[in-house]
Amino acid sequence: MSQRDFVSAEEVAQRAGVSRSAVSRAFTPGASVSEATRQKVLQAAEELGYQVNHLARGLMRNESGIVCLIVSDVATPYRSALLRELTLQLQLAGKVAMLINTDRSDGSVNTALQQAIRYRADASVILSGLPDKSITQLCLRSGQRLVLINRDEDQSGPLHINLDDREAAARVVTAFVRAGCSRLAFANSEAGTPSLMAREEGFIAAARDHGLEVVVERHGWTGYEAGRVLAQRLLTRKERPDAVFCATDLLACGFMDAARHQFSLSIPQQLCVVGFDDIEQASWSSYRLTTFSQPVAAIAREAVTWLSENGVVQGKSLRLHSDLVWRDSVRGG
Amino acid sequence: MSQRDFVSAEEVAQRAGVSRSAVSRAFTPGASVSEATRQKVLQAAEELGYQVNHLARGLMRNESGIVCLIVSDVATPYRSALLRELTLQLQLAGKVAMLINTDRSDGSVNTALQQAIRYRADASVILSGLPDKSITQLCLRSGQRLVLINRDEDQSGPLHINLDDREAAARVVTAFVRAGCSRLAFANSEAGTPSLMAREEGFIAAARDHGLEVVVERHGWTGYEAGRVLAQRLLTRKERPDAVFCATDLLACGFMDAARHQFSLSIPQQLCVVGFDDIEQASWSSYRLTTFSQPVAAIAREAVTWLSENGVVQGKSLRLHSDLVWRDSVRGG
DNA sequence: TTGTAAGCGTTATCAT
DNA sequence: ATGATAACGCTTACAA
Repeated sequence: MSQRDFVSAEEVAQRAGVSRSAVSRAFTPGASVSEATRQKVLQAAEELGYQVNHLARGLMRNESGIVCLIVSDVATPYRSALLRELTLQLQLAGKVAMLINTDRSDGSVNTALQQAIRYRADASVILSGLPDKSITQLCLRSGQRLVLINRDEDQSGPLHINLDDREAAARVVTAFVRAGCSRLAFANSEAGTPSLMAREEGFIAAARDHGLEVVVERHGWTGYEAGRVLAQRLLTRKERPDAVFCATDLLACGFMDAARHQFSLSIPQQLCVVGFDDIEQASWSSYRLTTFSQPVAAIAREAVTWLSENGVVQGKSLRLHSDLVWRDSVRGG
Repeated sequence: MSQRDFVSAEEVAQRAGVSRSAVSRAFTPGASVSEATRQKVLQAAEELGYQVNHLARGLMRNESGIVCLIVSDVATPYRSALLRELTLQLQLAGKVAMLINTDRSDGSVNTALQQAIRYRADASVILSGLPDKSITQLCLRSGQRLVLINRDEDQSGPLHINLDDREAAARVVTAFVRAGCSRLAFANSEAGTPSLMAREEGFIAAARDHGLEVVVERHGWTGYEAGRVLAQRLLTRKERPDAVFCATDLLACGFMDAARHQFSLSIPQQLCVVGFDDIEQASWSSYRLTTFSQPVAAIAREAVTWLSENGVVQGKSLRLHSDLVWRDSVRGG
């Protein structure tokens, strides 16, 4: 190992001419130190470049200040946007984010959670995948808090944050009907996550209420390429859909591009499209996609305030509202 | 604080009927334990859900296993892609990433670095901004390794990873000339980071070698919107450019959208465009942008292998090659 | 191979 | 308000 030699409270104490406990107190808000010693300590610390060792502090306080963010596909627009908000809010709350990248398997979520335990993270936030109940129980039992975002599962203990996917889907049907569409389609991936499936089911149910059938197609992972493939499948049917709800914006972008450049369809004249997430690209003038906003800031805020609460905390379930942001991919906004 | 009670090595030792050091050894690769006790310990640990406390281990070993990733604008395509590779490679190397989100100020980089010191991170990787030399010196002096990506500054000690921005820019000039373009423009942001400026200067210099002048315009932050504004400025000149090199793909996307939808220019017939980064969107069929690939995987690999090296390590400077990936935004690929 | 004991850098308790 | 002293959960000599 390389030569590691961080400056310790001991050294600061010597330089300041006080005891090491004085140093500790100087860095503990609300501790009883006279302003005089406090200043001496702070100055000595400044000169030496001292920073409190949070590993040791965490050991003592039984609180590491670490919050573990468990997520797959970090490079995806929606995920990275959520990540930004989360890290931002965490920092504001005086916590620090530990980022663990999982693949799409649940097994990798389990090992991620174990890593969180090893570093004695105060909490873990799970953005993708679903861990085994045995592991989540272990976390909870150990006093680690858990936040599950958009993964529905009804365990008690964690904080669950979800959107009103079903209701949102119903609003899409209304919009399509109002635009005069009648051949509805739903473009989904094969990921099968709770929120994705909720959108699908909600869409089908609401369509049925209007006496409409919907053609469902699923393919691959929830990305741009899958959107293109889905367009291929749906737009070559003899009864070509005139309105498609894509489970995410990324799918919608791929779908729109294929529809326009391969099938020479004009949107929204010949085809209405709605997405979900309101990623940045949805607002780009090549897309101008009508879509649902993910309230990422609100999600992050709820998560961080919950896991910053003192004392023993109750698990609860939050359902946040997603706004339909109207742009130009549906007729008659 | 909530009730935190993680299971400790002590408890495992009792259940397995061995000493606590035996437990420690069972979890230390290469330690001298008999297979028999090892199994006893492992089983007891399994049953109790024991995980080694890395806070305490880090304290003893003087090595936390934490690597701090310091970055602004995480939600940006290029940044998040680099982040993905970095976290991936780090995990493969048995390290864990701590993510600190900075704003664009150098001050926030400084505080981020202090946070890295507090958690006794083995290393820090800086993707954005530039810390004060006093802080980097403190890190180095403390034995914390530093990796600076695309921020050039010639300090000795850290690992510097840069691209061949200048040479890349020269290749763009060649491509433009070959396409029969003569009114060259460079679209940049006002961020003024070393790599951005290197592209600008390299482009101007290479153009001059061909006896060509280039119009330079700079605006705002390096994003889509800035690209639109830059298009506004450059495409309304009486001598309208017929080729523009955008400092990043995000700028290029905005530029292309404005060029096509506002100025009704067709690309590449009336206007050639080249970007930089090869973000995912560059390959989308609405753009098909000719651009330079950021070798994110290679960058991450170099960074991680360097900071995983044992012993005292030398700072060094790496210059990686960026390939020109030809798509359809320049005539005659 | 195994157990005992010392030490890592903190904070918290307890006198003073 | 301040300084000694005992934890915290681990690793690692040092003995056995």
